[in-house]
Amino acid sequence: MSMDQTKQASRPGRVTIRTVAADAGVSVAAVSKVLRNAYGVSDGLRANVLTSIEKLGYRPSVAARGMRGQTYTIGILLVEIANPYLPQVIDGVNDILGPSNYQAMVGIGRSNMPIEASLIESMIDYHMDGLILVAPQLMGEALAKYARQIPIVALAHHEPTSVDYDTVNADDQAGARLATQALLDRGGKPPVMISLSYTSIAEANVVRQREKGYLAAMAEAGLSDAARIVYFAFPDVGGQTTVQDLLTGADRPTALFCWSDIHAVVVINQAKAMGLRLPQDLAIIGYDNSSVAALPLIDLASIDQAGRKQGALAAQLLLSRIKGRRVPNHFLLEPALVRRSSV
Amino acid sequence: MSMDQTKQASRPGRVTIRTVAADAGVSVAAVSKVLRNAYGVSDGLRANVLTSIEKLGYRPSVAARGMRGQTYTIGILLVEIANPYLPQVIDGVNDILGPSNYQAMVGIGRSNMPIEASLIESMIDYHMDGLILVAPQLMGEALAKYARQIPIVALAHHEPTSVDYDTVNADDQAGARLATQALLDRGGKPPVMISLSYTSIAEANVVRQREKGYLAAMAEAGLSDAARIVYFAFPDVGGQTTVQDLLTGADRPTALFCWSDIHAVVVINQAKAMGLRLPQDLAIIGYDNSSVAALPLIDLASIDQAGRKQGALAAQLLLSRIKGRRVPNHFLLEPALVRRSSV
DNA sequence: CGTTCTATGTAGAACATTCTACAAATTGAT
DNA sequence: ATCAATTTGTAGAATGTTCTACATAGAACG
Repeated sequence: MSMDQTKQASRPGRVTIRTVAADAGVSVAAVSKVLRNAYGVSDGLRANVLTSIEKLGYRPSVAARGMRGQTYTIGILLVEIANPYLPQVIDGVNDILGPSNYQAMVGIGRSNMPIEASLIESMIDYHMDGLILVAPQLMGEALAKYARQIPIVALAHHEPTSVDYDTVNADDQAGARLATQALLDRGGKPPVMISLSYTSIAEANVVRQREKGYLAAMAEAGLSDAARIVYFAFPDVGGQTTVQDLLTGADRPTALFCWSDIHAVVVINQAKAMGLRLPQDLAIIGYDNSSVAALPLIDLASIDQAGRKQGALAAQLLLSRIKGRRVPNHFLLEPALVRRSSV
Repeated sequence: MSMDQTKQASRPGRVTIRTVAADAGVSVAAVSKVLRNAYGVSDGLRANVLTSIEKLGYRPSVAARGMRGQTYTIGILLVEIANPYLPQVIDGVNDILGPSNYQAMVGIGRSNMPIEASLIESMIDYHMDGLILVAPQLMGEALAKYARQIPIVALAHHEPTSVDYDTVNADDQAGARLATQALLDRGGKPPVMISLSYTSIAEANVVRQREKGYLAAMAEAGLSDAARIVYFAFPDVGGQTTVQDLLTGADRPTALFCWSDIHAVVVINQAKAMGLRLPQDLAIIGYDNSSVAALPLIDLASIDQAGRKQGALAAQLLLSRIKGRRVPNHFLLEPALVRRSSV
């Protein structure tokens, strides 16, 4: 048992794997094995090393780990941060990561493709073990290129044929259909959809999928010609004007399907401010079943897409991919309509 | 110019600083100098190296960088993710970080002190260059201990006497005073405060500071005995019951000051559902001046605390601390009351 | 022309881990 | 006992940067 490796850590403050090895009277390699739960460690040695680690308050350097092995960190990329659906997803991911020895770091894309790409590259440069991308704007080959460098699971992103990364989604077309049909069943004028104005027209986008679902439901009802989609951005005060115009027109609709609860709340406000009664004068269904929808005065019917479950599923898929799985997995969960007084 | 250093990167895929050096026909050290804008590089060499970097699509490994020098990454720790005030702060931070060559990574504390501590430790293990902690639960010596290992700026955290880290705050006591006085000026029964139920009773906590401001304003008006604070959690459906009880009681208040707009929205909903008119029957002032407050039907008066400005300021302070500043800096911004129809 | 400066570039140690290859010790089988 | 197999531990290369110390070549100066 030669101890010559003990060449005193340079900065007196920092406790490294060397300090631990010296303290425990074993080799650096032995400590590393204990840390990684690797094969070939006796119970005595393990206990020994763990005692020293505890005593010295040693914490392995993620940076150094990243250079050779794993970092035990996964990156979560969010399109933006304001949507109330996202906390649910994060909670789901943490449900799975908590018991594991993995940590999550979050990057915020700010709905901007270059920023998004740069964040993904940063996460790769960090040697993170894998990424969960939530509603990314990147897609197709651009995404596949990254996925060949690092395990990726895309959430709220419809590309069920991708071979290099997994996807987890609620069936947004089905959700939109559900909402549209519920509105059609009430009778009255044909429902109008309120959607998000966006730059990308990608099929993979959840908003686009919801529009498809709406159009499909309208077509099935023989109302293709009456289908109408109105767009505005979020957050955007101008949106209120758009809504006002829509509700003041002669052909004022009696039913609205909103791509998201956040838009629906704006609409409800505008409608009530104009003295319209819900649901008699105007029926509304939102999307995400977020906490605002449940508020008594809002009491907004909404499509529940189990964000937390999606997050958990994505985390599980990512971990299995990190463990070596190569075959792609694509999940499509069934959304459900939560009925409330707005419909 | 010996080229013996060119020992072919092991994995054919990865482009390292070696690959670049070989391609440009210079030493590894030279490339490193160019990357860091270090002294002693001719224009010719710089151009040469930059061309190769561009051509090969080289990106430095943050992990490797972290082992010796800087990572050019700062960590942002958020208490939780649901509060609409947080996106503002993030935007502010990014306003400053964008033009610099720094990246931000976010950790989400989930209002849980052990998770928070573990995230901070992770960020240190990552060799991040500095941290911005938003409304952390940790404080005092526990925080100072970390601050001696890594530059820290605490935001929405009142410890103006700390010497190891900077703080940036809006003056929450002043904000609460402003709100309380505005409610007192209206006459009617003495205003009640709606606050957040929390585990920590720390003075540093912004909510606690707002309570202090409320109590101070009441005392100044000679109404100390009438001061009353009602608590509920977020997100919490039970909160609605609490509010209902408050508004049904015989001593139903006519004015409410809410620690946050998110609580205020719950209260407004309950009040309107009960048929109360705002502001005739009940005046309400919230906090944060978030986007919901501006919605026509809500139209909630609120205390604006310039979250974006706070974020930007915190980022500037952190960068200067990273550059070597040691003397602590403590900023206290003035909040302002935004009047709307709810008051 | 020598000498000193300055500008430019290079070699190679250092950083804190992982992990392969191997040595030593122990166990098991005959 | 002897040999093979297994278990336990170690040495040291490898990872991709930064950065100190140094080498070299001109320029400036007397």
